[in-house]
Amino acid sequence: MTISANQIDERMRRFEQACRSARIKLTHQRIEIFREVAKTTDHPDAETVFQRVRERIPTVSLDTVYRTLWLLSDLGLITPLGPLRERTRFDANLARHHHFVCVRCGLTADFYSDLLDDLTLPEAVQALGQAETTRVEVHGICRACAERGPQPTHHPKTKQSQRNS
Amino acid sequence: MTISANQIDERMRRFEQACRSARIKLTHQRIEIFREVAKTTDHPDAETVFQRVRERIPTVSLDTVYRTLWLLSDLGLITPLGPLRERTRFDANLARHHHFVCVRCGLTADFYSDLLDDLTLPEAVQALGQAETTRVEVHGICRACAERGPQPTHHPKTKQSQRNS
DNA sequence: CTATTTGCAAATAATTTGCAGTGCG
DNA sequence: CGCACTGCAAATTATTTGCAAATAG
Repeated sequence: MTISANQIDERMRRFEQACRSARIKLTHQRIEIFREVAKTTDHPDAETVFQRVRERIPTVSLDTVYRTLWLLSDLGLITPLGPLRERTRFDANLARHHHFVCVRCGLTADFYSDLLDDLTLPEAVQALGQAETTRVEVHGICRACAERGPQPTHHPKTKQSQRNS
Repeated sequence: MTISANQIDERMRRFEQACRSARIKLTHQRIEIFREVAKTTDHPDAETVFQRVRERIPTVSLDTVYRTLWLLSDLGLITPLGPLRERTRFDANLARHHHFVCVRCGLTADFYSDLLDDLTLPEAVQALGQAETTRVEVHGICRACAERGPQPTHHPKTKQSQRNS
């Protein structure tokens, strides 16, 4: 919660602009849902946004929150973190390594780099807590998906495909 | 799937050793479940491990796979990736930044670093795919949790606590 | 006015748990 | 041979969807 009022206003303006460009309706709930995410630095999940928006719009429903969050992320106004519709995966590679994750199919490949193993973190991190492990996550399109040609990075819908093996 | 037989054997030995030290029973299903993860580089999820183990032990149940995977991760033999029992979070910070994630409470804080914004990736990454974004993920214990004193990093159990705000 | 969007309730999907029988050490 | 471990089925939790009513432009 360290966002200045100006910063929030700027984000709100960008949001309204983006909705108009996309010819998407500026509803009360969309405005408040976006404001709730734009307001904080704490990366709330859908349930948390729901609880907070509810204080101002007691009738919002959780599914509207979900729909709106994914819409906002399609518009490029917010970024989903973590469980990108993925299940937990398990890694038996105990050696120090980093990951390349395909944003389209979920393929997660290890790669190694002495350089990246030994990064210097800014002092700001010290203030946050005691760092234990540092890993570089590279997101992109894997070879196989690139060959399959351009495809929409569809979100919701059905089960996440498993492009491993 | 580029693990040498030797490498797998070594992992299996380490696994058996760890189970004995922890005085945990070396059951048929545990052995095969661990082997399945140790065998590949593709970071399978629980369902995938289940399907593969099933071919050799047709009676294993999915819940045993889940239980075993978390057990193995408690023993430090495998590492869970991605959705660490977390829900998807949303981030309205469109500026380039990195994350500090508390492994205990899930707090996810942004931090900035020009140095980290401009990392040089090894050539190996080129072979994997087209990199789009690169982010550094620092995992550790946040200030608040550190003050709360040492606590077991319990996994299963109840709902993930939300140490944000 | 009219196509979008919402809220509701019910459907899916992923994961966890209680319990009685089974097998490792 | 006893207690840890398993399989089953049922419970939970997170998220998505179909549909009729509400509403922004």
